[in-house]
Amino acid sequence: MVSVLGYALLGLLARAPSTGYDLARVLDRDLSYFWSARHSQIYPELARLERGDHVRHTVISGAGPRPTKRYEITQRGRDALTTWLVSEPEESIERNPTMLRISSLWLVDRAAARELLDGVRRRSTDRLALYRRFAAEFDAEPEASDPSSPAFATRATLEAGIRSQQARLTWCDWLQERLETGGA
Amino acid sequence: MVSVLGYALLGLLARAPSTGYDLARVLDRDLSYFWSARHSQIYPELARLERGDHVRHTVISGAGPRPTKRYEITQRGRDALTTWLVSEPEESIERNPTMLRISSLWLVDRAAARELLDGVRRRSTDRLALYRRFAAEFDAEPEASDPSSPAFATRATLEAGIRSQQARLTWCDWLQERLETGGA
DNA sequence: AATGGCATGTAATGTGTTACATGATTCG
DNA sequence: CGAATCATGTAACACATTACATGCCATT
Repeated sequence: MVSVLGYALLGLLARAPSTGYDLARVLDRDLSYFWSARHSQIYPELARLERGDHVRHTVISGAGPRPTKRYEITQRGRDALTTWLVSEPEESIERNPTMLRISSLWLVDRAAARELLDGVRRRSTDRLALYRRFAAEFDAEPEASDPSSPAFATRATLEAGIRSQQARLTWCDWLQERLETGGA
Repeated sequence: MVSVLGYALLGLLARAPSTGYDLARVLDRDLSYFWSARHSQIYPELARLERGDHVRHTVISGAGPRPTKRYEITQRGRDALTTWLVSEPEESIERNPTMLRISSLWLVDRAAARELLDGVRRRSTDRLALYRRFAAEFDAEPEASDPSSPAFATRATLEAGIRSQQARLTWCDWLQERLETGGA
């Protein structure tokens, strides 16, 4: 049995063999927009995956007091990953602290509500700009339009991020309008 | 120190006094679209909130082997909640298994990709319909347009859900198009 | 009288974060 | 030679889910 984190690691290893350190870097930077993990979680998970014959490692030369391990995905790992891709989705447990705040918006006065909303808008604007910069980089490269290229998949997740932030921004406008004109 | 779950409970108790059982029901049904918790997490959290003087309980008559407790928010709890509302947001750790799958979409053939995408679209469509039904109910009631009413805040979170699902659906179309016309 | 919902709690386990620990290599 | 980065691991703690445990009350 492979955990969701396990599939995240397999997905990255399907793109390129990596050290645990590499994976931690990617999961804490690039991929962090829809999944994240610290190295303290990654190293044990790699060991588990190796016990299940989903990955294997070879020791390479490198820094550090311990041997540096280069992990690669096995055929069994690749099979497990592609099976999972089209399997029934785990019901995603949404945990959205922003919406949790909004659900108590009725408690505060108009000024505080506007302040909260401005914060949401600001962060959404920044995030959107970031995604757009990334997307522009991908669009400059031809692989991004080849469905069998990793760049294609990354570009697709970026597009989802862009559209999601755009939707949130128009929602901010909608709510602002309703706050200003609202009764009482 | 109050946890995010603590604020979720305070937010519900600010709307109406409830038993832990009530809160569990709401958190597992209505509120589950942006937060969730089981009763095994809620009962200890209520005890913690009571130790911090954020809620208090009175024993009421009811079913069960143990005394039934009706919790209500205290002034201190209300203050903590409204302070949190406009405080710096915790950087939300996104965990989106769907996008994680999409990021490995390049591994599978066009048929499997289409299948995955159809699943995403189907679930999004269902969710959108559900949100719209809820929203229509709120729109029939006048309190939903009063910013100081709980219904206003709930209606706002519903709108965010609606727009987010709409954005995901147009993203599905975008990706489908790209998959069909894509190179290689 | 049986079933289902109300109602509260604990235990065990799984998942994720923070902190502790170590030291080699590379670049300035 | 000093600082930053590479690199791997464990320990302690926090947060969350599943399973265990109990038994009253209302409806059929």
